[in-house]
Amino acid sequence: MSASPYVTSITRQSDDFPGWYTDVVLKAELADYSPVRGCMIIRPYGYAIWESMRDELDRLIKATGHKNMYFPLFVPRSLLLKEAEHVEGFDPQVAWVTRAGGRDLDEPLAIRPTSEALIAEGVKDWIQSYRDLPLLMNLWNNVVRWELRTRLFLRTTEFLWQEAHTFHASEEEAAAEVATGLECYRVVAEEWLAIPVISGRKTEHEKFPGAVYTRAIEAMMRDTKALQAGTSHMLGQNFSKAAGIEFLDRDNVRRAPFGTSWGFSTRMVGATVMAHGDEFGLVLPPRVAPIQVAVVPIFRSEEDRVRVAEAIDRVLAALGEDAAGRAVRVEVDWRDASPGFKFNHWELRGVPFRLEIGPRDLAAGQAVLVKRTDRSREAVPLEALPHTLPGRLDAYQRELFERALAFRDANTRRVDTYEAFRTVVEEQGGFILAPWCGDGGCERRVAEETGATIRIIPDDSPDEAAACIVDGRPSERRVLFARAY
RNA sequence: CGGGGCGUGGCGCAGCUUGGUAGCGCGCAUCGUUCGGGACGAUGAGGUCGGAGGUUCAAAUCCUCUCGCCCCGACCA
Repeated sequence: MSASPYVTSITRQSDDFPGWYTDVVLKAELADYSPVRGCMIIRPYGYAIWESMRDELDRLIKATGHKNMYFPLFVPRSLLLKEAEHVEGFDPQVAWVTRAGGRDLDEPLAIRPTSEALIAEGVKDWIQSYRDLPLLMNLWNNVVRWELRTRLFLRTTEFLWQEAHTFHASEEEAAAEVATGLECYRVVAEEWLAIPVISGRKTEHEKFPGAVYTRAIEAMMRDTKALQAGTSHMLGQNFSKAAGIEFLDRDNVRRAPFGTSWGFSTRMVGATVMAHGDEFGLVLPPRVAPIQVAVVPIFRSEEDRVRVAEAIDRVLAALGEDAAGRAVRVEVDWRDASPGFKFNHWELRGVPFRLEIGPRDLAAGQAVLVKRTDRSREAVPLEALPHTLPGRLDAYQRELFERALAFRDANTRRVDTYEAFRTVVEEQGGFILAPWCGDGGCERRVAEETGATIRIIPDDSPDEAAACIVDGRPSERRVLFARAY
């Protein structure tokens, strides 16, 4: 396949997954490289996918009582230094502004890698009483983290995301909030991106710097590697105390509020590509697909062109809204190119359905509907299209999720010895559920020797007494190991 | 930071060993013929060969320095 004559040919997914990913992102026009190392230009098609998931997540966040607001891009050095573990964790990744206005600044300004420090300082005066709590804020912005190795969408120096920040009077309430955030992410991942996720807790080593604990959702890509798809942090009183935030509680005692923060980024565009894509390119879940149906008119004569156009117009008019009031996103491809070219064009871009309408179809009062995933073709009467398409899109959405779930299950294995563990990691990959004693040394040894890390301690992992695969000490439950992005 | 590779129209490359004033495919533009799985022909636009310095009558090509990118390693929430 390396000698394919077409410019839009892509690396085979089965030969070289990372090469395939880069090809798809570039050639499906999701994004492009930028003049700045490690940064990317998000193109309209890629941005539209981001907007779909962003809009849904924004609805969920607002529905759970949070309000959007904005904090500045710059964090004064002194603020970033206040929470010791936080600054230590982020230090190598922070970009600094040291000069502005033609002279060196008295105090360097960090370009936010995340906003916890700035927010804790900013809300200090807003929280005086337990009546001011909970304080539920959400920010849509960009952050910068200086990365050594970058990948389009998956790990870029600058990325777009949402960061929620909340403050609560009790630890219990904050813990519930951590769960609320994670649930928003699960809904977007599973119901919109059709990516099944496993929720759980990060190990001490993998948690957010400055957090008491971190919860996350973890997904499997089509190369069986893991990708962290969203994190939610219990900050406890760490940032509150560092910033000196206190409120007067019901019992007239001054207390530091409990904080949480949670984030979801443009990385999920990359996750969607890697969770569903195939040898022909992107496969998009209908709910976030910028175009759900690509119409390819087929004609030779001008007379046919007019007749096809009229038929398409009638279908489009009827498709505007179905009985449930849902519009179907349709693009009619009138470009002066051959039908075959257009077929490949829209398949590369992952459009769920293609609709071919030509003279033969008009004679039969039908159109040919082709499904992206298996390229199956079906003749559908023109008058049936408006009411059949929404249901087919819903079914397609469910099929993608079921397919991804089956793939994940087929690549998840239970292992009880280190020998078996190493064999599975090397020869099969995927998710591995294995006993772990909870010791950081064992965790580190596995990472160094196999490249697999503890992705998560799953919430639904049942109590199960066993021996840690590394040192044989008692393990209470299985944890999820995998090689990860 | 260590090892290796690469910078030539938008993209992918040849040319460099053996200096002689830049070429191919795709893409792009116009016109015509085409159109149910990546059409074809004709014409045309587009490049100070990553940058600086040097050798030479003459440098994409040889020499020196420099910048950038990719891969491997190291480092990583």
